[in-house]
Amino acid sequence: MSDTPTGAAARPALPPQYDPSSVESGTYRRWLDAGVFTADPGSPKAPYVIVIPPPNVTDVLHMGHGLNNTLQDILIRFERMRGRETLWLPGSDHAAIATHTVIERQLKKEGKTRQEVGRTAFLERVHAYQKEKGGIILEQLKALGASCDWTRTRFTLDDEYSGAVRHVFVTLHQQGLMYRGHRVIHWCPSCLTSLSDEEAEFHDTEGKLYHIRYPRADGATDKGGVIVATTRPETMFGDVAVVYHPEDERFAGMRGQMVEIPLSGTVIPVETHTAVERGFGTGMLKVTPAHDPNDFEIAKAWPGTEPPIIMTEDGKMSAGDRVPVALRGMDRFAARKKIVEQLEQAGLLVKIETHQHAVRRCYRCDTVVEPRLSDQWFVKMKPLADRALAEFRKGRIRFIPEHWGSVYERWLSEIRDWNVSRQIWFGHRIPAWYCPDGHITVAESTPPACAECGKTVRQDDDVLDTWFSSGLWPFATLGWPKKTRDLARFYPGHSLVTGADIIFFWVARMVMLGYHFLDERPFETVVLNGIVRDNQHRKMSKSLGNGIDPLEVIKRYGADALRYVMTVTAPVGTDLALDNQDLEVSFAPGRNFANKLWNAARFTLSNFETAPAPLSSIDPARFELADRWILSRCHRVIASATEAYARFRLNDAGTDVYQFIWHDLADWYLEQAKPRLYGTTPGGDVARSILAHVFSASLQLLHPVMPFITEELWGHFPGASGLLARTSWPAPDSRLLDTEAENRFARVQALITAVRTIRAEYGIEPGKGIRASVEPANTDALEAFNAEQRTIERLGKISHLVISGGPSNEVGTHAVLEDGSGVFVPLGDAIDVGRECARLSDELARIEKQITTVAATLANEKFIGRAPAEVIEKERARERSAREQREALAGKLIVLGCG
RNA sequence: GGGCGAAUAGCUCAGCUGGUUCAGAGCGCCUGCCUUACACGCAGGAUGUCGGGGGUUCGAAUCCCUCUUCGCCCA
Repeated sequence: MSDTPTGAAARPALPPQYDPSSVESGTYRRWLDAGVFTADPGSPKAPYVIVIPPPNVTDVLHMGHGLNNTLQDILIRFERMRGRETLWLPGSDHAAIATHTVIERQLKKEGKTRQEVGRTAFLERVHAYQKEKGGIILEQLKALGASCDWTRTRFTLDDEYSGAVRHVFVTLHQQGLMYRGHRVIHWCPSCLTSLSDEEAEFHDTEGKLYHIRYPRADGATDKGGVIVATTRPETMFGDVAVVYHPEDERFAGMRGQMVEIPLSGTVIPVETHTAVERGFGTGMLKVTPAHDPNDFEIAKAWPGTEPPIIMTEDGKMSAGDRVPVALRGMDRFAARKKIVEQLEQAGLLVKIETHQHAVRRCYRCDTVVEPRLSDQWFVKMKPLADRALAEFRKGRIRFIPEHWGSVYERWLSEIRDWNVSRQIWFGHRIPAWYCPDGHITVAESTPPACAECGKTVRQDDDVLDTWFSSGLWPFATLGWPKKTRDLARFYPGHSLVTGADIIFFWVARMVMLGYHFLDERPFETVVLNGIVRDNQHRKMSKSLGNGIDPLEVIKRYGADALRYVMTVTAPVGTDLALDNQDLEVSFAPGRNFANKLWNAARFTLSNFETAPAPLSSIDPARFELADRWILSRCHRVIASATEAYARFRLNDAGTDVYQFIWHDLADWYLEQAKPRLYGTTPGGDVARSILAHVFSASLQLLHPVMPFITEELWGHFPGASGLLARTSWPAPDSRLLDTEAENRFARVQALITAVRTIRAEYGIEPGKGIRASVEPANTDALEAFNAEQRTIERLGKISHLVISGGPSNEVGTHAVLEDGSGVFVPLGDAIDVGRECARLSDELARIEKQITTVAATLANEKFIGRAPAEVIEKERARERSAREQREALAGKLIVLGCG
């Protein structure tokens, strides 16, 4: 602001409507240029760190990201203003399987396979694709206002990060926690890779239970043999035995008999095993060790031959001896159908039952997973999980909402080893090398030769589960395993904001690895954001096409509007439903609020010529009732909003500030202050100082939720220096809390509202001044009305308000305020006395009822005996107020001459 | 089969430690207003078996039990 004698010229007037698009990118640029988001490891401030859940590098921003990142940004901006050295570390994830699938699909269109193209060429294509598509989402986050430290952006395939991944693998191997296991894993015949337990999701399915007769192999009788029940008859060619429970009387003595696998002629023994569940099916179980993890365990009882695998990797019946020629090469489900037909023809199909069971499907492509025996790398999880569990139970990790902690706890309690091998090419290649003699060399860099025998080695073809590398995110992004300054300063972190669906995949693993490698938690609070749904409560998804494009919303309504709506619509952790058909329904409230704030500021600023004097320089004796009231309200909101932010109750924080700005500041205080601002009454300097104070706090309190508009307005306030994003969070000043002023001003508001209601009810022309009188119930009311008489007259459009006038014999309408103060508006002939009497009688009846209830409560000895004194006092006050209202109403009925 | 969550106004949701913020907010709806910051606005108004039932308590939307419906997770 220029201090030229002429004054005015300085600032361009604000336009009457807030236009986010003309503000946002420039404001974001100013933050970047000033380095507001860049964390300084040399800062003496206590750090506050959030690592972003890295989106897939090829992703585009959707509403889920919008919500997730809005919440993170609110926390970061809040803590930054509260004086912490904040680091919000951004980055992206290479999403191995997802990207792999895309490239393979491209190749398929060109009529090629990745094997034809070769590993090197394939990876070149992947990297080209990621370069083309990659990083867009991080750019999009800027439109949202995300205050990430872009100087520290990381990618899980960066050289340094990859080094950390190898280091973890090697270290775990040295510690005996990473091993090569031979067992049945989940295999996706479509993605052609193994999956972890978490990636093979259960889906309840109505299947069939086939009861199949396995005839006796000695050919003694046609009817002999055993009946097994299975949901997957196509696996029977991989059977190595049938088993029953040793104590199952039904099959007593059958052990040792030989039976024949139908359609194949393979002969297998009847065995016993205590793992058999007698109540399931027929009690006789077929054992297919290579295609069922439980069967694999059972088959360990009779070691020796390698279990037969009877399917190809892509889910077709294999060409092995055990599979009948007619079925070889047939898809597993087609084969199932065919087998059932053939069994029926052979008279070996006893019956088919419908059967509800949970079928595992690939979480990426939804293909039914095929259990398959193979060699994979596993992480031994128990030791890692124990620590993560113990620390959680000590309260070192907490969840918001709290109940998600039990999900974390249960998963860790039932932890199983983690298959981290993926049979794809894109990702972190497993740092293990094999020599022709079968020795394994595990090393961080390519070994020249086998560590044991010196022969040439060949690296494992597989890559690591992407989640394995994500698990290192909180520390690998800070340079670990190097002892960097960032690592020393910014680990451990503080909050993690993510979806509950990846508590196992990601959150728990970060905790385990964080404790294991750094002996400290990666974060203390896990904030779970809800799911964004459409107006039919369906999850927004690409496949349903019911998504809302956040960038479209930002374009039309502004980033602040988007953020506000997502913050305030539901508490953290609750799903939020947004109308995807009509963006106006969902986002207009945010835009409208921004515009309201804009205009309140515009009006205020138009009344500032120079920076108002600081509030502290104003003699409190010059404060009007409304001044004391708004200051008190303001400092109450500072306290409540601060607490709400700190407790992650962001919806409460947003609502509190909204209510204050719109309904206290704009609706009442600005209206009250207008005469002073216009100079028609003295005290303009006081009102301006108060407005500057209150606005400053409002913009600060709202900034975490609506950063753009608040920053923009901040820059327009004279005297404001620097960026709002960098200011210190306002502190509540208890000396400004003024309960008396709040109570008194509430009486003033009640009186104005009562007069307005009368005007509306009697259809009095909006511009027409009326006379009114008020009979204060007590001295507090009297003083309040006296103090704000001009306000009451102006806002109630009363030409003259008589306070404590004697009884009037005019015809008019009466009202009684909650404190018992009586209001009278003379209306002459406009009034229908009968109707008026009825209205007041109804009111009186309502009050009488209230009195009865309260009196009964107060007469209850148990209540008096047991309720706390303050509650009793509240009830007494309620009774007093009701009696005062009754008295006033009764008086009015008499005045009106009601029967 | 086990566990978790939800059910409050037409819609989306608050209501935290049981008690005047207890029945709320926003949207929508009705009435009247372009009142000189804002019609993206102002003023006023209507709307509820707090899912059903039982219990604890002086007092329950809130705590306990139970049932119903919906959703999620785990096996």
